[in-house]
This record gives sequence, structure tokens and C-alpha cells, in this order.
Amino acid sequence: MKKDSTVCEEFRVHRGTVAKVKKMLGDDALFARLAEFYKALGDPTRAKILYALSVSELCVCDIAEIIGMSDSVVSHQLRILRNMRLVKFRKEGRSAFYSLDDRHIEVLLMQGMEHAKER
Amino acid sequence: MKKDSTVCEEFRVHRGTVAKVKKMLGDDALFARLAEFYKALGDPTRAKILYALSVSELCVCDIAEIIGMSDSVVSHQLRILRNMRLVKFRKEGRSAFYSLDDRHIEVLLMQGMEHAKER
DNA sequence: ATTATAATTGAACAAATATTCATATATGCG
DNA sequence: CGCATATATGAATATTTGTTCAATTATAAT
Repeated sequence: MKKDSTVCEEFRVHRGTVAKVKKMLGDDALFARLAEFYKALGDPTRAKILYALSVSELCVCDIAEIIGMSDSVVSHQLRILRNMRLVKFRKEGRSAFYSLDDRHIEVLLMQGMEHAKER
Repeated sequence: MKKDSTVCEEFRVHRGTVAKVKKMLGDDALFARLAEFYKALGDPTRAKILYALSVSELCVCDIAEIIGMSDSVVSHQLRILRNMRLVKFRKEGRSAFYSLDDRHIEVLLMQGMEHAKER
């Protein structure tokens, strides 16, 4: 029985496996979206905003006070989170109340938190 | 009964809630780690590497072939993933075989993928 | 030993990004 | 109306980050 070769000169993982994985990675746009999604969570300011929103719906200036940053910073980051559909908002008078777009986000946040707490 | 005030001039969310959330956000280092963790997933190249590794243990040059990037790029990114304890590796001769650090990572990857596929 | 291969590393460069500051829009109130 | 407040936005800047290229280490084979 002939051994499978790989892209390397020496024998490694079965060539069939390599081909299979390669096919799954074909959709570049999908991985771009996947990365964008995680990137949205990958900033301390945004992570804090999301965590705060997992506790309660909040207006912009309350978020700013809670995380200790300027209204401007918060507004900029909320735009990013909005574009990624991680948060939604409703307007009430002069205020804008933000909340997580769905429960799904919260689960993901908590899982990351578990990992972060481990060390 | 007196209404709770908030940091804003107008009345918003209960002050008690704001205080509670604020306390949870006190640990800056924790959120820095949380963000770092997500950031590690937040790059298309790294996302592809992790996805490939969710299928099979792979050596550096196989990963490079699979994701269509240079060995150098892959090695650089693997270092980041190693530092974040997302992947582990074993040496065998000249090769280094990488794999996901734990199943936990895989679950998280798949969840992000669900989200990415939705749009 | 010499040569070749796998992986790692460091410096340099280009691109992306977060924050600041100033300004703009919009709403509510006197 | 005219003024204050909440939020949003644009431009500028400083920092971070991904990739490239060249060089290095380490292992194996002849």
C-alpha cells in the first residue's frame, strides 16, 4: 500500500486530508466575514461596551461613563458594532439606547470571558 | 419615590444598574485579555489556520499550502496563536505538527462561522 | 562534512485602526 | 426663537499590525 504524500518533500499528513481541508477554505469571503466578526470583539473598548450591554440596555453617555471613555469614542465604536450587527438601538428623544443584537452574542462573549479568566 | 439619576443630565437607566455594570468592568487587564483572545481569531489568515487545524493536525508547510500563503507568514501567525494558547505543537524531525490547544476553541470557531454564514 | 529541507526570526514597509479634537445635526425646553 | 444637551461624524495623528524578504537555526540524508 502506497503512502500518501503531501506538499512537503517528506511524508506528512495524508494528501487526501490536505485536499479536503483546502476545499473547505476555498471561500475567502466567508473567512473575511468570520475574521471581521471576531475583530469586532477584539478591542478592549468594544469588548467592554458589549459586556456592559449584556447587563442592560444603555444610552451612549451612560456607556461612556461606565467604561470611562469619551462620548465620541463610544459613538465611533458603536458604529462599528452596528455595522457588524452586534448591537441595535432605538431612539428616544435625544437619547439612543443600545442593546445587544441577539442573545447569541452574549453567549459568545461569556465563552471568551471564560477563556480569558483561565490565566 | 425618587427617580434614580444617571451620569447624563436627564434620567436614564437606574443609577444602581450603572454602578453594578461599572464594577464588573473594573478589571482592565481581564478585558485586555478578552480582547486579545478575540483579536487572535480576528484575522482571515489566522482564522483559516485554526479552521484547517480543526480538521486535522498539520505541519507548517502543509498549512502554508492549504491556505495559500508563505511558510514565513504561517510561522509568524502560528507564533501569535501559540502565545494566545490557541494552538499547541509537537516536533518530529524537521517538522512541527500543530493542532488546536483544546476542543473549546473549535466550538468557538464554529459558532463564529454560523454567524458569518448568516449574511 | 556538505547539502538540502523545515521552521523560525528580525527588520522594514504598507495598510489598518483607535483615539482626539473640532464640528455638525437633532431634539427638547424656556 | 435661542440655548443646552445627546449623539454622530470627519479629519488628523499615533499606534498597531500583517506581510515580505533575507538570514538563521536545526534536523536529516548522502
